[in-house]
Parts: sequence; structure tokens; C-alpha cells
Amino acid sequence: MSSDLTARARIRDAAILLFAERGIDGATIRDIAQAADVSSGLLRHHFGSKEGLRDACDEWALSELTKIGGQFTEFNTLDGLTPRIQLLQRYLIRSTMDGSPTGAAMFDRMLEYGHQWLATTDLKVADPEAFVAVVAVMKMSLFTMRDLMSRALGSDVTEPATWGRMLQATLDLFSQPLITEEQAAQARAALDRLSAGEEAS
Amino acid sequence: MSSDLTARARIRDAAILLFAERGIDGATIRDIAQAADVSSGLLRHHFGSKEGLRDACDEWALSELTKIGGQFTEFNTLDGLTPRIQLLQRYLIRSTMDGSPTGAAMFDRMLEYGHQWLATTDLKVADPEAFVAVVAVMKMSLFTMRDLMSRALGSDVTEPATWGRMLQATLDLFSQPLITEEQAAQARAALDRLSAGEEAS
DNA sequence: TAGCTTACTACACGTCTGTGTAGCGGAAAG
DNA sequence: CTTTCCGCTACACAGACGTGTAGTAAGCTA
Repeated sequence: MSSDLTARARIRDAAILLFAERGIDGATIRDIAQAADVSSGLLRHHFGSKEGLRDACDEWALSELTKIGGQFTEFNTLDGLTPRIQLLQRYLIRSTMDGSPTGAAMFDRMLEYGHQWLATTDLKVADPEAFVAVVAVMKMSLFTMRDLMSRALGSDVTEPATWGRMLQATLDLFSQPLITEEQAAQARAALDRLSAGEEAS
Repeated sequence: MSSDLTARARIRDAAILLFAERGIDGATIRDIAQAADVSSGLLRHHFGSKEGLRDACDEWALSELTKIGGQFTEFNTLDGLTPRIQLLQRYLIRSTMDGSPTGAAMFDRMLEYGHQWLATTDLKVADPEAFVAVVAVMKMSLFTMRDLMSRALGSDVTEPATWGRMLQATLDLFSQPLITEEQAAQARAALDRLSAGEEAS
């Protein structure tokens, strides 16, 4: 289907797919080479090592995503994600979780955008740093937990329709408070009690 | 520190720790055995295989968590988590993401509790199934993305104080709407456009 | 034509992994 | 005392992994 690409590009694409699917350690050089229909030696020839390949994938995914539009680091919009972009996101997040510096940089940028976004709202937030981090992490989780989501929804979230259901749900989630003021106050009290007890010890 | 336990228990504890930290595939039998200060053969003697060990850990973690209190599947309370329970949660979620049936069962139970919780609220939700799944996944993400969270907050989230900051932030997040009605309407429109275009194709 | 670089393959090496086997020592049962 | 079981160790095995090396064919430059 994509065999009109350079071998190098085919390797890169196959790597991103397999890395995203099985994790960095889970995908072997040989599997990637086979998926790209080349010898494992060629992979090594082009990228030097597995880490070299991973770096190249990181860089490429990041540049592709920023090229298409900064929206992947944007904070509140989750719409307009083609399966392709979805894959790139999923790869980058996976790579991030497996300790990629490029991914960490992306995460930092997400946090930065998060703070900018937070400044435009009038939300009451006790700890902006923690708040932004939590929102960022939760946003990413929609990509990380893809398998579990698909299982719960009964169909692959890569399916645009299923993806749409997920977006709809996040919209419902973010447009109204999930817990009442009383519940929040109660939880806050419990939290205070916790930190108080900890200081005492 | 915990050397007054049975060797079997020490192996189990070490396995849960290393599995949670490095993933199922990432933690080797030899590493686990060394951490438990036993030979790798003993591990095999007690648990039969690596998958046997993982099953035992799954079962034990699940039973411990349900014994301590069902709150790990409960929907809205994230407080009162000791580092120990935190670890068990983190392990079980990791195991789930790596394809454990026990973990999948736990996830299903989370969804079930989620539906029960949703019924007690008066939230406006278009797609309860998707909604509950999204909330469950996002809740779990606080455990999965532990490293990233720690990085963003500048200190390990296992630290009770840091963990408290995170809980505080989730509380802020869940007790107020993140986006305005206009923004929500706008996003909904974009979503409708998306699904309309997809039906047309 | 000759020389050199580049895309590409085949194959071997050392290491690490999960697993299998043989055996040791102590405690309990006869 | 002997037998038997159980906790436990040491060691060997096959396979998979990332990596290294040698070599082939094609295209470019002079």
C-alpha cells in the first residue's frame, strides 16, 4: 500500500507503527525490518542502531505533528484527528513513556500551552502546576489506554465513529462539574486531614 | 526491611515492585529473584513460570485491594491511598495494560461501579458507556503516567505530599467545568460536522 | 574504463532471557 | 536410622535479541 516510498521511509513508518503498538522494547529490529520488507541490516545501515531509529522516529513524528498544526500540543481541542495523526501521537506518547528526551520535550511544551490556556480561563485552581500536569496526563491517557478504551467501547477507537464517541464523552466530562460542592468540600477536608497527619509524623 | 517474610512472599513483593516499575517484559526473572535475595530457580519452583508468577501477583494484588476496601474500584474517591496501596494499584494497572485477564476483570468492575455512580448523579451524558470509560481511563492515568507526573511536579508522586498536590488538582478539575458553554457548543458542532462528513463518504 | 560511494543482503557473535534438570540439606514421618 | 518430601541452589540449553562484518550490485564521477 505504501510500497512506493523509499526503503528508509518504509522502515520509519513500520517502526512508528510497531513501536506504538508493542512499545519500544517490545518491537524488535527484525520485526520492523520484515514489516518494511527489507533486511534487518538495511535498517542498521540507515539508522545506525535501534536507538538511532527511535530518535529518527521521534524527530520525524514531532516535526510532522508540528507541521500539520500545533494542535497536538494545544490544550482543549481534541477534534480533527485523522488516524494518521492519531498514530503519530500514540507513538510519541509511547516513546515518551519509555524515556525519550524528545517526548519529554513535547510534554514540557504541552505543560507550557496548558499554563497559557489556564491564564485565559477563570478557573479556581489552588496549584496551577499540578492542575496543568493532571490535565495533560489525562489527555494523553486517551492515547495510551487505547486498547482498554476499545475494549470498553466494543470497537477500535481508531475507527472515526468510535473516536467520535470518545471525544463526545470528554466534552461532556469537561463541560460540567463531576462532583457537587459538598462532595468537593468533603474531599478537601479529607485531604487536609491527610496532610495534617503527615506533618505531625 | 521485609526479610522476615517467607521467601515466596518476598519474591511476590519484589515481582510486584519490579513489574510495576519496568513492565512485565521489562522485569526479568533473574532481577526479581535477586531483588528477593533468592535464586531464580526458587522463583520457578514456587510459581512455575513467569506467567505463573504474574498470575499470582495479579490475584494477590486484587485480593489485597478488595480486602483493604473496595475503594480502588470506587469511582470518585482518590484519597486515603497509602504508598503500599498505590503500588498495588500501579502494578495491577500495568499488568492490565500488558494484557492480563485479571486486570481486564478489574477494569470491567471499574466500569460497572462507574455506571452505578453515574446513576446517582444528575449529569447530562450523551453516551454513558463512553463517558464512564473515559473517566475510568483518565483516573487510571494518574498511576500509569507516574514518571511524567513526577517530572512535571518536580518530586516523586509516591511522596505523600506530592500525591496530595495531585489529588487536590483532580479535585479542582472535577468540581468545575473546564470549558464554557459556548466552547462546548462550538466543539459539539465541529464533532457533528465530523460525523456528518464521515457518513457521506 | 576505473574508482568510489551508496543501497542492500547474508551471516556470524556475544549476550540475555525463560526454561529445564540435577542435586543438596533439613525436617517430618515410618 | 531410613525414607521421603520440600525449600532451595547451581548449571546447562535453546532461542531471540542487538550488533558487527563481509560482500554484492547499481549508479555516479573522472
